[in-house]
Amino acid sequence: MTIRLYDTAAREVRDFTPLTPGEVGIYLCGATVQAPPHVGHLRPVIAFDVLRRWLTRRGLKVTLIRNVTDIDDKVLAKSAAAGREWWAHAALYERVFTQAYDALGVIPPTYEPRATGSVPEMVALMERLVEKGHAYTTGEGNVWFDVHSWPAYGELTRQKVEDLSPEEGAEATGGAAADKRNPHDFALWKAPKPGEPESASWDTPYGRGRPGWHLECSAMARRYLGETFDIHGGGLDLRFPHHENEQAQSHAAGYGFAQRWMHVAWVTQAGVKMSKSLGNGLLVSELLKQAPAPVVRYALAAVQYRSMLEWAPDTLDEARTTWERLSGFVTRASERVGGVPADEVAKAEVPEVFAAAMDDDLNVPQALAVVHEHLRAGNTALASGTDAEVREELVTLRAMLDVLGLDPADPQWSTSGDDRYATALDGLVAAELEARAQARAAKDWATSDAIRDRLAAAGIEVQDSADGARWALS
RNA sequence: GGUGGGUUGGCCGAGAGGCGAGGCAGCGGCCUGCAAAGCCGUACACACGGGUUCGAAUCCCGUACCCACCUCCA
Repeated sequence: MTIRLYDTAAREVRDFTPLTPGEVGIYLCGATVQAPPHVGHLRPVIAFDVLRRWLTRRGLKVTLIRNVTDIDDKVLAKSAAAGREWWAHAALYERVFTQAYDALGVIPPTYEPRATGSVPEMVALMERLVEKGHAYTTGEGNVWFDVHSWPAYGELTRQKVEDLSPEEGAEATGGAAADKRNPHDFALWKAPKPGEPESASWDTPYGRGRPGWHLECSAMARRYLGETFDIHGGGLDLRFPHHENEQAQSHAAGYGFAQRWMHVAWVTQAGVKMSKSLGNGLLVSELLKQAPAPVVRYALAAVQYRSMLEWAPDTLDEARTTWERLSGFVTRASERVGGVPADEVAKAEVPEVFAAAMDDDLNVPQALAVVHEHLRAGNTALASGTDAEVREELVTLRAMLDVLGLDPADPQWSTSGDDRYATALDGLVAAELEARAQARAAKDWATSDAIRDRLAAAGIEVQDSADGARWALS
């Protein structure tokens, strides 16, 4: 049972062997907190959450570091436009992202460092690169990584510096980019631009300024995971230039850095990448109004992470149907055989085919086929099996779903806080169902159906069964 | 121009030389007073053109179309 994972650098699936037996260090590029998240932002986070859960179940101790980029050009620009301090802007959206992650059942990272919390580490790394001749400054306060000083530059994504698009946007780094030696040199440190707040720059041996985007990840990965660590990941679009640059500067500084790169594909609509600039980004806040959180999570988790995930018109409805089947079984089975303690679920064996699918580069779709088999078996057991059979399917199913972060019985999904409402509602509905049961016993179908219609109108669905009726919100 | 990915049934989505993943929707049935839920069964596929092979959706050659990165992007 070897875990096999795709490696972007090698462009193939390879056996995964942790550097330290029994332990895995993962660095995941988190969000630039400048605006609220759309579904696309969630995909890598959920994919890595599943990875983490699977590695954990395989007995590995996972350290997951996911950073927050709380200072960069966009944070400064957007905060200025919004009329608030950049740090207030960053903190605001950091909270929004965190709420979205929490809502979707993402296990919080082991640690979540902010870029601004690692400035000394970044400066130290920068100095090291300057000393080794891989970075330079021209006195204007910008510090550049010298791409030509590092022959391996481009190895992660097989780019050759001379092949990169020639008329690239030197302007992206501002007019001051004139002090670059080569148009593809990238910023380690940026001099403050006119009008930028004093609080957005730090003193360094090269003058005041603020971090370039790539430097923070190299510095924080080293700080929390060490010079060499197991897995580095993020969205596909980060491969180049971000990850390429991270690797170049870390290697050039003499660090082993990531042993493996994993990249998560887009969420698309009509085949086109969802992105803010195209205006086709579906905000998480909107989706959570359309469907319960686990339904959204199911929709995002159900596709293998390296495949584009097409967000079709009925994606959410389909996910909802499946989720209701799953949670419906778990509810009915638990009513019959009693709840299963969480730690029993955590320790339960997962079917071998399921494990094989997960070991094979997290083939969730294939794993879900096994889930569906057991769902059917569970429902059949519920109809005509023994309690022991029902319980076995219940445990197995919950264990598999737990790997995906989709265990319906996880208290995580119980609608927030106050269950006095639920209790009160249950009492009222129970009275209605009792009245309906009496009408049915008297074969008074008109009354019986009227009660059912009344409940339906209130958003309550009645399900009859041999041992009485149950209800659920529709 | 450079680099990478894709094209599977109405829709989503695995697979990867022979035994037709799975889901949703559809259709037929069982159950039900009727529904719902659940169960059983079932039609519909591998962009196109060549080739290799006893056999190709899977390998090779070619063509078309789509997407992405090379500037900020999950």
